[in-house]
Amino acid sequence: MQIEPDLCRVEDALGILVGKWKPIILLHLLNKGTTRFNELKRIVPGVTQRMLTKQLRELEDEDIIVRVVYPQVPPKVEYSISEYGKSLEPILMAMHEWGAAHTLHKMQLTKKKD
Amino acid sequence: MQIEPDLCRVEDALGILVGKWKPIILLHLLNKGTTRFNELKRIVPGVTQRMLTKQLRELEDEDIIVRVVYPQVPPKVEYSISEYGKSLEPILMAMHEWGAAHTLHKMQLTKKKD
DNA sequence: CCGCATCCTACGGGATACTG
DNA sequence: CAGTATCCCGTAGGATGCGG
Repeated sequence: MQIEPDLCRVEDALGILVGKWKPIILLHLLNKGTTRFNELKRIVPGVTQRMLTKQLRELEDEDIIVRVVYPQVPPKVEYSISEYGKSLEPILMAMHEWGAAHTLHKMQLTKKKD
Repeated sequence: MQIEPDLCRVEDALGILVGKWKPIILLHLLNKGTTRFNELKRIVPGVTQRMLTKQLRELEDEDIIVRVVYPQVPPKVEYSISEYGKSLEPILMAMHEWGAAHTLHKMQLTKKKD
């Protein structure tokens, strides 16, 4: 296994996932499917409209999510995971499992600092 | 599956992996085992001493890598993956596989922008 | 050989207000 | 409802130099 090509690939995936609200957005879209903007805003805890829009745009630019605008008043915009985006699920799951398995270890670490 | 607890866990893993040089450092230590500071510096392309030290310290603080100092002149410091750190391998591998599988997709995206 | 101290910059993230 | 437009701040990352 060569190092440098691997680095690039790992960083590509990382680059897409990194962003304060991206994991929760993706997790929600993966679990619950198509979601409207305001519903996402309610679900993502404490996010501002500006930030939510920004994160969604970035994911859309990467072709991870799909944005559908219904030309009506009041506006309606729906977001969903793209086929491409679905391929990220194993990574998200690997992280989820890791986090679940190591919650204990983390608690032990914080304990040391007392 | 609940959303919010999952978020935390995903972000914990993400938090550890994020850092400009962390993936390549971890990949190297996972593949090649124990490595001296200067060797890492040669291997990680374009990293400065300050940044390499910083990233290594952060990984050490998270208990992902182990730092061994040999009290001699000139100094010798060796870094290796901890047992805990090894548990990150599935995540790194998931990202690697994803990146490898989607190199094509990425090339098609850049093509669109022409 | 390994690392710290200092100083600097760019950018991710945020608060707030306005609009089709 | 679903966004932009401004202004602001902290911190990750970097350049450079000294020191045990």
